[in-house]
Amino acid sequence: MKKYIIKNQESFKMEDIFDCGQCFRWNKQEDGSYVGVIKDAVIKVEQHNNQIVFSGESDKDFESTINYYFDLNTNYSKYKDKLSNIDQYLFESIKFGEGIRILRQDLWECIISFIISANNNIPRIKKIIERMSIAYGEKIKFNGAEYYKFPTPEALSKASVQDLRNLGLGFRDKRIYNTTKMILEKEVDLEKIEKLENTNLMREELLKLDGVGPKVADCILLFGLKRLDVFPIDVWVRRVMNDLYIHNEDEEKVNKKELQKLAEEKFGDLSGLAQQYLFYWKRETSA
DNA sequence: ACCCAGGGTCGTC
DNA sequence: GACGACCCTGGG
Repeated sequence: MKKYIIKNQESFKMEDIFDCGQCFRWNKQEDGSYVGVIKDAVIKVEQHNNQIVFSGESDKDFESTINYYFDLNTNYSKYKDKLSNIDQYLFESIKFGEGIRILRQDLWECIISFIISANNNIPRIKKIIERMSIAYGEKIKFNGAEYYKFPTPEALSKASVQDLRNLGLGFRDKRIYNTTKMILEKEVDLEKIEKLENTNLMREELLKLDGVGPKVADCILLFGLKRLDVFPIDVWVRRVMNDLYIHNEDEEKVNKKELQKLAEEKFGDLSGLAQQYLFYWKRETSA
């Protein structure tokens, strides 16, 4: 078992990071810790006082895997100061989710996960991804229990449309099937996308994939490619933006372009981060 | 029991 | 550009 301990890490609260809706493979344990599978590693996170304890198993270097995934070299205090000064809502939402960090998730996993997220709810999305990993992912043991890595494109391409349907994917089965093939055959080349500088060029490539529309593409850009300036608009964001800034009686009539423009004006190059604070705040406090 | 919404996208008009 | 259809599941 590998272990990595850090102290006095700024902007890091397990609940905020794992429950703010950016990731689907972390599960809270009865003792309050979180266990998740990322890339080639299974990791348990515990946090008390000023200390964070990571333990687990990994094929590659444990510390660098964690440093990269949790983006520990990025200082969020600066971001939060900037956003908090915009208005009272941002101030409030950041106070609520002060421990949020945007994770650096694997691009391929992110693509599949957010295709599954279409017209779906988070508990079901998590279950589907778990079943998919058990069926097609590699086993990794930790603490006497068995975990499963997210399947590679090669492994997932072995699944037929019907196999995917049986995992509970519903109408998303064909989308996953087609997208997996497109990525495997490099019709859309993920390595090339990661090297692109221009966000719009990245988005253009992602939109070629079956099941990837504007919202899913923006989530992939934000969570899989760390483009903090993109602003994914879903029902919750539409809701919170309308409640706070637009006050349209019919929330569904709120124009998407109008929202994009508003976000750009207000939040600028930190739109994606602002979205995450607002989304988390709204979702957790309106239930 | 029934209805509805859930981090939308796709095909069709 | 609008509009409905779409698998499935949990909660009212």
